[in-house]
Amino acid sequence: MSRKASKARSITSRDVAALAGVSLMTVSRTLRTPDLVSPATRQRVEMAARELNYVPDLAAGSLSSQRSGHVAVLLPSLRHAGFLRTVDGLSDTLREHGYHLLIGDCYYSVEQQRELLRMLLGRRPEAIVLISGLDSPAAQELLERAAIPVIETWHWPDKPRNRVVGFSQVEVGRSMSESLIAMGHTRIGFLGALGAFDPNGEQRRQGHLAALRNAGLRDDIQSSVGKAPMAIEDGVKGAAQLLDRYPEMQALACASDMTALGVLHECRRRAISVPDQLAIAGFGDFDFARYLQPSLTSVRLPSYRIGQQAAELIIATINGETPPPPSHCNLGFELIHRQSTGHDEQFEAYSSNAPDALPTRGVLPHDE
Amino acid sequence: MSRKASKARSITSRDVAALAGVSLMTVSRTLRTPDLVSPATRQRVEMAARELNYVPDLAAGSLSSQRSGHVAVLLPSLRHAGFLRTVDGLSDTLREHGYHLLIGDCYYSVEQQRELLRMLLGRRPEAIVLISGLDSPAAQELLERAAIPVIETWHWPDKPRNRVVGFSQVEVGRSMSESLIAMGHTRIGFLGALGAFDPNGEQRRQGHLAALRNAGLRDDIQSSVGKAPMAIEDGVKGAAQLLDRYPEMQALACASDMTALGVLHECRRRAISVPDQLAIAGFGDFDFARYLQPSLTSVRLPSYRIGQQAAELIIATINGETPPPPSHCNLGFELIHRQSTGHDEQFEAYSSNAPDALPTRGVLPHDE
DNA sequence: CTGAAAGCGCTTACAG
DNA sequence: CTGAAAGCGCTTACAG
Repeated sequence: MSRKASKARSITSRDVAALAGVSLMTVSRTLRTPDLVSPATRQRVEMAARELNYVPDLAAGSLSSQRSGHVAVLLPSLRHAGFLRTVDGLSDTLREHGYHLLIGDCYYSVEQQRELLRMLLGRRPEAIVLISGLDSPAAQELLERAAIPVIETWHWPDKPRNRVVGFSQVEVGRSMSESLIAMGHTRIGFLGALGAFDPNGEQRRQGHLAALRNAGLRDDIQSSVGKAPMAIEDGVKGAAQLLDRYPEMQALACASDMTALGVLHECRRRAISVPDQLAIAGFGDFDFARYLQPSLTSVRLPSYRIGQQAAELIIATINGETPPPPSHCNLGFELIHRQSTGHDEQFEAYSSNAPDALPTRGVLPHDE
Repeated sequence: MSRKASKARSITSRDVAALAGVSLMTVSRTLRTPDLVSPATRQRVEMAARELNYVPDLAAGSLSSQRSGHVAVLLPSLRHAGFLRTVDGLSDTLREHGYHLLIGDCYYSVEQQRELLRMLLGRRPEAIVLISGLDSPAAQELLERAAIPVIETWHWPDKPRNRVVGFSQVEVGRSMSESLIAMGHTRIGFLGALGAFDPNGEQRRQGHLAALRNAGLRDDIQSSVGKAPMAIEDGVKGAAQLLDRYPEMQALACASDMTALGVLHECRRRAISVPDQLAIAGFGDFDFARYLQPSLTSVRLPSYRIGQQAAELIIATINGETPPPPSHCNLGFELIHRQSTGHDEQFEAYSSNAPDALPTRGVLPHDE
């Protein structure tokens, strides 16, 4: 039974077949496996397709072949330079292999995450990448039923349920604070959102606290402001609170470069000299970090590499390659010391150990 | 003929129907138009669906209904805070109406744009949003054949071929430079990438030149560096060139806040005082602009609103609403004067006229 | 090297 | 309120 053509019907393979004077499946074959078609036929089909500006319906193709040709990524926020770089890495690498990336931005919301996951699963992705893990059991269950490869990134779980390509947020927090301790600071604060307001930041805070306790230092200098993604204004507010309450504070580890910028601003307003009176460290090594005054000490992350490597792992898994690459890959991170912690112009880099980093790429190359 | 089940087959509506003891289309009906199903049946189907964690195959649904349920956006780069906000606006608004957004990141490449467009068209979007227009005739032709609504954004073409929701880049350039002229500057430069290296920036440069010529001022102080998206380092390099070559320069309009930050950095390095020796203006009003030292004069754009309004226009068009909302909508922009042009702490806002802005939302609200 | 048939998982009229 | 049939635009074996 024929449907009402509600609008200009698009060109189908049938139209191309008619124009080229061949059957429907010869068109399909020409487009997918041109080598199995005689040169003459191929040329006629290709001309017809070009003539009609034929664009195959990918949904129909997926349905028929039972291969959607795409991979989904679920992330807390697109407004986060680091996550965006991971998306770039994924997208670039997947494209090389003929896959497309579906992007699901959860806006840091657990409900959004579950709903988005359902939606993405409705498109039958062949694999899914999680930036920072899954927060709800319902989402976890959905994923298990989907029975597709899952790659977790941007963290380093103790007991991973899926493949992981990431780094340890706890280690980042610990390393940075250990390094502040090594500079001789004893009264070190942390500024960030607590717990569920910034799950990754919370882990860094735990690492920070561990470092302090390990060194026998006080660990009460904390301010909880805002929620991820952290804004500059959160840094301004948090700094005001901390400076009022703990005037003895010597150094401050911030949950992100954004908050750190807010802290710098508040220090300037109060005429507190950085780093002399207060040393400041951020996280993420944003573009602007080294151009601030003073330039900002931060943590550089393998954001692009994470995406790239996750994509490679996916491709290898889909292709059933044996032996598959290691399923758990710790790419590490780098501490970049700059003026805000007293390292004038001279960059001192400290790298965490990244045992699984692919040797061919060298250890912790700059992520650009 | 049955296919080999290559992997764990996913749950289909047939499985749900079997479990609920109803026919296939009753499942479909329950999910789509629950009101047309008896409460008892509905409940059984819903339970069965939940029990099996049924996630409908959206590709199959689209194919069958001939409505993909998504809208595509083609943009020059996701690494651009403003474009990202437009994506947010689109995504939020479309989601409210049950549509999903397909994101196509062209990486500022014409070839990528054409290829991406083909790919996106293969998913049969019901409308397409262009951030900054289409660069190749081939792409334009593809789009015309697709016969779907097209909305152009982030610019203001003289002779629009499609609907437009945007603002005039030329006017931005003109306004900023007119405002620098009004401050008494006579030797004003422009720093940005030329021509195709940054099509939008090029338009602002044209506006800048028009303002200078209009005032009878010299227009030779220019530096062409980098390509979009502009990096801080481009600003550093461009500033070095300009300062060497035109030591008499009094003010500099930059293609973006990123370049402006680079210029600030170079000025600091050379001990050139801003704004006393050189006034600096950026573009985009990035988060960090007001927190720099000196705070940066910039141009605030209705980025989120553009996305929101484009989405509303799309929904109205798809629903065939009459009268449709105006198809050409100029949302204007705001100049934000800060310390880098000598407006200490006091914000002076100059708005372009935005005749088509929806009155209900007030004129040029802050884009947050 | 090419084509007729069956099918992917849904939805849309149309009957009942 | 519910179901049998046809079809969306492709691809996949299988014949020839």
